[in-house]
Amino acid sequence: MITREDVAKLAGVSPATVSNVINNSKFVSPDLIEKVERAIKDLNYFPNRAARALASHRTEQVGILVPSLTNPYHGSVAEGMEEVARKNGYIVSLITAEGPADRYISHIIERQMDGIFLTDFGFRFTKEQFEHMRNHGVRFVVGEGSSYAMETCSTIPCSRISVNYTRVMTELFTYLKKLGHRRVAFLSGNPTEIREARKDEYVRCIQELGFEYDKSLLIPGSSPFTTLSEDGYRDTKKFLQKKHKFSVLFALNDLMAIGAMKAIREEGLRIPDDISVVGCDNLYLSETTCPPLTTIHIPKREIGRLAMELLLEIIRGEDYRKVELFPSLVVRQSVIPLQ
Amino acid sequence: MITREDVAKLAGVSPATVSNVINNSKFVSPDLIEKVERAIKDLNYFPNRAARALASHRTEQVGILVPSLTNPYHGSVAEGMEEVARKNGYIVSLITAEGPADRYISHIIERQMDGIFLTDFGFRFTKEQFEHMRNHGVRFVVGEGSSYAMETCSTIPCSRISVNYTRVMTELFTYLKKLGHRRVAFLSGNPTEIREARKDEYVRCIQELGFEYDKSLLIPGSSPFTTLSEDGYRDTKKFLQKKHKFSVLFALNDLMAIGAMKAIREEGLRIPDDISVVGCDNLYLSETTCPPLTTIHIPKREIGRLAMELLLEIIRGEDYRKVELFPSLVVRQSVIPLQ
DNA sequence: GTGAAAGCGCTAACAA
DNA sequence: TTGTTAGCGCTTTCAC
Repeated sequence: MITREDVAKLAGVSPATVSNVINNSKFVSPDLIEKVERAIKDLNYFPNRAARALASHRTEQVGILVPSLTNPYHGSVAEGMEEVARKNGYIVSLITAEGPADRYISHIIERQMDGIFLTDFGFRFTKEQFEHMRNHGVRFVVGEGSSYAMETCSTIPCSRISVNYTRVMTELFTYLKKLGHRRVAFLSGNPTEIREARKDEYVRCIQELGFEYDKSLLIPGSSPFTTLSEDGYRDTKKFLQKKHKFSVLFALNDLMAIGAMKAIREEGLRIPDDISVVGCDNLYLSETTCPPLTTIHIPKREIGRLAMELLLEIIRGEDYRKVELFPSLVVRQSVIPLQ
Repeated sequence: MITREDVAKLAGVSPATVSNVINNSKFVSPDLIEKVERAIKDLNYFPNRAARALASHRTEQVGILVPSLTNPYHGSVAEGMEEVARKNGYIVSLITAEGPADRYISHIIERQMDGIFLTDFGFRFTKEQFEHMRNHGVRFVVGEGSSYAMETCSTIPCSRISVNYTRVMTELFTYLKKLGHRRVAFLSGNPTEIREARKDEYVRCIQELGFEYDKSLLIPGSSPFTTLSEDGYRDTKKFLQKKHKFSVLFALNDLMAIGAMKAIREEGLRIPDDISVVGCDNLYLSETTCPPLTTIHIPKREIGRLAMELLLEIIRGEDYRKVELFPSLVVRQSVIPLQ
């Protein structure tokens, strides 16, 4: 293994100078820089991150905590994060939320991660667990649904990316109302933060904009609690058998909407003639459903990029801050006027 | 920060004994073990991985190299890997293949990753790049399409997970033939290994099983080269305008099949009445398309798990080996007899 | 069985 | 501006 020492020897300088060149942490004269860089290239030298981490207490490694990568939503977020991380010499490690939280918390602490991005996750940690990680130097950025996430632990500093649904949901429901719809069912999936944020807005719109408020139209999730197309299918199937009256199905996300569409068709109903369907996320897949899905666009990759940028900021010691995003409505063909 | 020293002091033993207990690398008397474990708990001690990595030259960190996480195929693979990694104290870091290969190679080397899993990736590295990583202690497991991947660098030791399509493709084409089909188009996507493996089998089946061999039915990919639903849509759209005669469209993967279905419908053709469609991967989404997609099942999560297990084996110094998987045909409703 | 001590390759404070 | 040096927290060899 080639070390800094080897480089120093070849360049005829001290190891410290090599460090200074690599990190440009101090002024080094141009010709020494040149010599050192020459030597680095000639020897094909790569600094050892473990050693650097040990000495500096920064690992330049962050984590992304996701419920599942099977949903392309999180895949896009992860990609965005990785893009910015890579450009800044950071690496992002994957932590999926299976099993008890303490398991991955110890992972995060042992690896001395500089920070983590929690997407749709806050509920799962207690205040003590947050404090624990924080005491070990872990910084937090909390994603969509964060307003709920940190409620119980508002003393934990974190940067937040929140998605404000108020505007877009008002737009959606105004649109539905204009088309004559009054009874909108909500396919709610599992109890996570994102669900809560979207559900609250659904309830608000129903009540404020003159829809019929009927609790039986709020379709609960069922175990195992995930939010994939199979869940949308299963929950909708069960719901349809109860013969509730409704003309629009608003799904927690596109994946569930896709599953719901299958269930609706299987019951002999037509989309959108009998039931209009609306999703949320705007996965590229939602363009290709049949009919193409009317949905709410969430800038997924941007959320990932932004998360990493916020992480870099707070790691550098800058202030925590909150960024609010406003999604937009994407009108396709899965909604038509009430027949 | 709590260190091994603190634990040693509290337990009344030497730091070395603490190490021996943690790694059970040597025999330690039961009562000392007990004392040490007590102290670890009381102090809430977490061993520092960076220090351990520096001293032991093992980071217990592996990478997964993926073209994109937007395809749930790779998401599932990554999840499977992470599952096994977590259980073994390993962590998996994300490396997406954007930009020049040297960029992420230096990442891999600096981080001293113990190994990496390459999915659909071999083409992108030169023999020199492989050697380079190998010299730095990086081990390789190569995924689907590997038979092509390592062709140019057969001297690089690696474990392989290969998917043998011969049996299932014969089954598929026999099925298609029985239904009266003779002209099958192949939506091939971008030139990666997986594409080559699947394409070769397509060509073999066409020629051996009595289909009409017409090169114009081999639909090439177009730039930018990805294999998502939008690519399937775009390439199929273009293809349909040429008015070639065919009755079945076989897509490189389910995502492209979904995009193709949209293009087909937009041209006023019905699925499966006018055109039958077959996918590959068996994403959960393929159940919910309209009509449900006939496809080839690839055990994605298992591939991820297996990859991590192979990685652990070779990191432990065990022999490299090759595992072959045999996918199965999933018959749904997107294929019907030739009308 | 247990412990002492010499690194692992780097950062960062301080000297020169 | 450059170099010296003392750790960072652990593994591992070798005495005891």
